Amino acid sequence: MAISNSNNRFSSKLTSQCQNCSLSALCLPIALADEDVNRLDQIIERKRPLKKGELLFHQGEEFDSVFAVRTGTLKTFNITNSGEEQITGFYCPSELVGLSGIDENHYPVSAKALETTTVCEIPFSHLEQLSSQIPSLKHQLFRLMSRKICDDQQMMVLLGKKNADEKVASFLLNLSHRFKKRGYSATAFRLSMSRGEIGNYLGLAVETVSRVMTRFQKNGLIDVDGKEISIIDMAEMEKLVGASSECATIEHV
Amino acid sequence: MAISNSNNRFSSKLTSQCQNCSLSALCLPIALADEDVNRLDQIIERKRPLKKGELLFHQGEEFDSVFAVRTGTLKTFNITNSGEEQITGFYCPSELVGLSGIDENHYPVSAKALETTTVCEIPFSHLEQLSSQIPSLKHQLFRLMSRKICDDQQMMVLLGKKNADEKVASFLLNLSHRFKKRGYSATAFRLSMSRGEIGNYLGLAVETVSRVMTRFQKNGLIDVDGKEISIIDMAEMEKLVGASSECATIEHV
DNA sequence: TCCAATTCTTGATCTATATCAGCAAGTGAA
DNA sequence: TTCACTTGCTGATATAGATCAAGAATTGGA
Repeated sequence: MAISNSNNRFSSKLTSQCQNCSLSALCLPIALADEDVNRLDQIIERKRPLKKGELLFHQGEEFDSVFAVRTGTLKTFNITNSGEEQITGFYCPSELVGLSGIDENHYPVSAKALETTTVCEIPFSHLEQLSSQIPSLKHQLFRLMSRKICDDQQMMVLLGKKNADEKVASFLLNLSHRFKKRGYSATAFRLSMSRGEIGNYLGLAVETVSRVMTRFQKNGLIDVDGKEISIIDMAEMEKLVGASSECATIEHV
Repeated sequence: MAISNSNNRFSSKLTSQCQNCSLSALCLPIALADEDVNRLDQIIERKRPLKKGELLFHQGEEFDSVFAVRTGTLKTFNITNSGEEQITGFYCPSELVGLSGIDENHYPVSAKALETTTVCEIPFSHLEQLSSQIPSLKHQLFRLMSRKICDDQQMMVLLGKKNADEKVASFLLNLSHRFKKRGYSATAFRLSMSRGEIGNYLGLAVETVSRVMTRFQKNGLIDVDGKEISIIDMAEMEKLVGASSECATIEHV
């Protein structure tokens, strides 16, 4: 509900932007009463688009909002003590960034646009207040945070137990699920992140990502054309990942 | 506030158990009004102790409560498709288990006692209701979940980027911080988990854990006597971990 | 449209850690 | 106390994936 496709927030005082937004069912997946949607809509700020490479917020900065991605993609990352970047997540439209900042009142990661990206800014203090008045909104917030915990733990399993093939297959299928959920093709999509960023995220060297993808292509599992990916043999890919148990098959959001 | 050291929940109608609990400041680290503590206290059920190896809940089971560890230790784990166990966390007294179940209304992991363990059961629906009436309680819940997200992401960094030495050092210092927080020694403590469980959690083979610890001992970093660990050279250990940036130095809870 | 800078791919080599194996030390049941 | 079983330690070897290197393909700015 925190997302709108229309750019002019003053286009109408009567119908909220959230209400018209094609992503609303995913963003905060709630059945809110119309009146409640409007109340939510009113606390949301639409920001100017971020250009590729721009930061939405940076590690250490004071926390005050969570953000729903409207279009484009973001990555979140830490700078480790040794100065390397460690990517902790990618965020597609309808997904919520910034929840990890609530605890310490500072963002523990930076968020950077991988391409031109628009977001809805949701000031957290307002959201929290509103959630007191709208129990179903509060419940959805708990659910979203719980899902994030669940997803991150799946990621821990991936990093701790899977080999390179399984990691790359999991990554591609995870993206596939997320695209499908938003009504896009589950079998053909464009990667907005570089091989290097994929490797960084999965705990692999760039070269390994490249080799695995090439091999997947040779074996007829996928088709790769630069950043364009087609999944050819979904069944085999799923077998590779292992029809994993928990957290509803690793679907983020 | 969800924890009490006293065993008899009917010892007094006037003073809540939570109020007398030495862990209360950590469990749900809140400054609740006395009256509110009592309201919270009333929804909490003290369960009979779990024996070593007993499950608190199991993967797939319907979610209805979160649990605060009062004494002892728990581990949470997935069974992966290939039948292996993947440990996703260890829980010490004052820490909250089960938050990942909120989203799907089923626990995505199992929780097992590593030793005799007592917990306070907090029915989530009650907690959620109560949180509507006590804003600071709601805020603390958001904070706790946010911290969990933060901690898990630190764990992702550990699994993705660190070598065996750094993993083991991080693990030991993390435990050290958690013991310290509860008023125990930060430099001498007992591991309640086996080497195998440590390795599983850190994405290492048992043998590697064993070898790293032996080497740490040889180099005068720690002293190991079975499950008893003393940290001798805290500075050097911290250097190994890298005075890591984010999430307030990886302290869980 | 061209050039410089990235990003990607592929091959050759190296290495950290897994795996295998055998023994020692605990632990618990009878 | 003994026996069976688990847990921990250490050495030898194997290997997945990292690292190094170099060329090809993209990308983006002027």
